[in-house]
Amino acid sequence: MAKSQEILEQLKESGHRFTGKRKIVVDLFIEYKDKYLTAKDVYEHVKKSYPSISYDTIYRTLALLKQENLIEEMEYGDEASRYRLSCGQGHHHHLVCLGCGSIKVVKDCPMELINIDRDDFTVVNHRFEIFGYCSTCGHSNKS
Amino acid sequence: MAKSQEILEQLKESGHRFTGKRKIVVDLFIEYKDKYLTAKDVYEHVKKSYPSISYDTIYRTLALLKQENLIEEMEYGDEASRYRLSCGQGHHHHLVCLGCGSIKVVKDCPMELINIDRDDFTVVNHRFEIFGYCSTCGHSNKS
DNA sequence: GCTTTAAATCGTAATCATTTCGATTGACAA
DNA sequence: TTGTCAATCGAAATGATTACGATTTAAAGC
Repeated sequence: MAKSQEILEQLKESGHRFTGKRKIVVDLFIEYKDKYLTAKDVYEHVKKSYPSISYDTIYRTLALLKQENLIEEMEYGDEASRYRLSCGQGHHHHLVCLGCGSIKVVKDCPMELINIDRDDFTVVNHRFEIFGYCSTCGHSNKS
Repeated sequence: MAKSQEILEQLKESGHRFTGKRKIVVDLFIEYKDKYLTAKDVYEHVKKSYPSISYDTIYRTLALLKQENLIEEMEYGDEASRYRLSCGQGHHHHLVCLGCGSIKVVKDCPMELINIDRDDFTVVNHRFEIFGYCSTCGHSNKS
């Protein structure tokens, strides 16, 4: 609650408005702070309080929160994008549970460990994610 | 041509048919063996020879070739999936040029360099790709 | 070569996530 | 309290991909 207030203040400072819908979205991410949620998850949740909520609002809110570095986006295969509360400013990677969507942070970055010829290639971005099952979800459903 | 023949023979051995459309698709991947192509690229190309080609055929052909490990699929952001000729049996990663779609192979795998607690997490998969611009495309269009 | 038949293909519609848009509402600065 | 523009709504559009009933065709067997 204090936390969501803080986040919404931050939005306000960067020239955006404080709305009830945004508060609900932020609260949801805080509640599930160690999980990835889909746009649909968020939509269904907000719908409980605002039955007339539109996907337009959901996607713009997600884009805004992402742009403000308050949430992170992740894609896996051709499934819908998933979002979670930003876990901090430092660069990091994730262990993503395919069962429950929970994540663990990996601090090591392969870009610092790997050797590539940067004269031959200008790196602008990289992607590194590890998928599997957390201890709760066990060893099931191997793919 | 010898190569495409070889690939189509391999398909045949696993119980699939040799069709003119499949040959054209395979030839295309051989011609652009160092680039990623979208389903649409493939569709447009086949359309030249078979104007009535359907996307159904393109996607099933891509799925078949992928299933037979003849091509590899890659996704970047919310753009369309891209495909390229399989570069071999060994595990590897890619430098992907955001300009022209060409790729370079990286033999090092971060999973061998990084330290994670495998008692706490059962790894089933990982993803590691480096995006940027090749020497031909230069340093432009940073994102 | 001719028949057979299941795989492959066609044409088109459906699906699903996401985006767009004109009209309306509402937050908040003055 | 009011004016303005961001935010939202409702609904349709988009773009990639998939699905499906009808038709065609590769290739195995005669």
